[in-house]
Amino acid sequence: MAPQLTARGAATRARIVESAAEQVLAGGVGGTSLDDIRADTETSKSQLFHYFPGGKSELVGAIASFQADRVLTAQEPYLSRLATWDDWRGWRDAVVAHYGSQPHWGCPIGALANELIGTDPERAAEVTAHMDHWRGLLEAGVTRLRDTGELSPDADPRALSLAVFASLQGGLLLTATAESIEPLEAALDGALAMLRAA
Amino acid sequence: MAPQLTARGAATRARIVESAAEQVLAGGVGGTSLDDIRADTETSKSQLFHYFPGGKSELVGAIASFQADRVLTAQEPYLSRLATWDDWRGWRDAVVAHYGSQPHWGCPIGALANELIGTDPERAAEVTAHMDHWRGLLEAGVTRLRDTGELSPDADPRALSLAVFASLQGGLLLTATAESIEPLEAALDGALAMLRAA
DNA sequence: TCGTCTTTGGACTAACCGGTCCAATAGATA
DNA sequence: TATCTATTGGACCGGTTAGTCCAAAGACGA
Repeated sequence: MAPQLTARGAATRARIVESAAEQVLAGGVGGTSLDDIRADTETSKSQLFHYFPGGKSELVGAIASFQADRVLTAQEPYLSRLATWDDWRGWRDAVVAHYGSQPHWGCPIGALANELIGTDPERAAEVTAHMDHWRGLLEAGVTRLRDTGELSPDADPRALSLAVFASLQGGLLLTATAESIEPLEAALDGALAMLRAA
Repeated sequence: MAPQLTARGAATRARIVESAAEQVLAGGVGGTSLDDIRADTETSKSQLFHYFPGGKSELVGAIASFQADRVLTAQEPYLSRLATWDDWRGWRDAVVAHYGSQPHWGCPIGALANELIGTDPERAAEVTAHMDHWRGLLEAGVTRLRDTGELSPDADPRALSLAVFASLQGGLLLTATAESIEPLEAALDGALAMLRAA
């Protein structure tokens, strides 16, 4: 699909994705034009289509992968472990710290998925897959908790992970509307309390 | 701002808002053009600007009010009461029933707020106010629960209402990405479990 | 019936946007 | 050096969009 890249080409491509990711996070897909991206990255129109032959939609897909990677990395090493209550606590703190330090509020993945559903369903499915992968890691953690006896044996890891992930995404949405980290903290504290009660 | 309306005018205006609300829910603000709305309501461009002199942004504001009203109404009589666990259970069921019966997934208010933050901050603040009103009703319910001794005296109604509301909004977001009611049910069950644990 | 205000129709515009295309340049390889 | 490919610049285009404008039609009270 994409042509073979030299080191310079890869750098340009990365520069485009990174800048575009930031702009899209701030203004949404609809609020960010290719010309905005072109201006901010000091590239030309032909470069955009050289590196992303599929146009804006393909670029958005690349942004999603980039952001998914960044967000998941920020939750490590806790996210992959999540075997003890301490791990969960550490995870909560890592999430709060990460999103609190970002230049813009909200979740780069969740907001993207939300917007794309209505305008680019195929790309939305791709973003949704990233979200489901993320939730899957939480489900693995819940399962570990159950298998070590911290949770009732008849706890439902899938349902619980959905609930935790919903709290996270909802907290991030409210974080964006309220321009404050408070809702995310309250949401995650609530999610952990729910887990402990299970 | 808006001219004086006769009965016919009010009916036309309502028709525009209702149809536009549905289209925006399905395709987002960016995915819905004034021409789409004009076509679906069999009106003319001048009518759109006659009833919404502020243009698309003002129409979006009217849509938000319309949807807020519809969504809050669907949660009655539970939402205004929320004094016993039965009320909360009834509320949960009413929410699930309402969103499960809608022609499109997701929350008409949350998704709107999410999109507007990046493109129309002033209008986003208006939508956020609707959300905060909604959350305030939940907070009142939590307070009632605490005052009747169902909750620990040192429970924090604001934090708990934020957590419940985040679960709700996150559940609705996942409902839209997964095209299934399951995440909303899991999220609300989790939120109620969290409340009981408090 | 007359006059006024509301309602409606639809042509028009200016800006924007995603995408195409062609030509020039830089860099790697042989 | 010669050549092939990757990279870059930027003009250009067709379609779409929000918004404007003017005039006609309808409603209703005096």
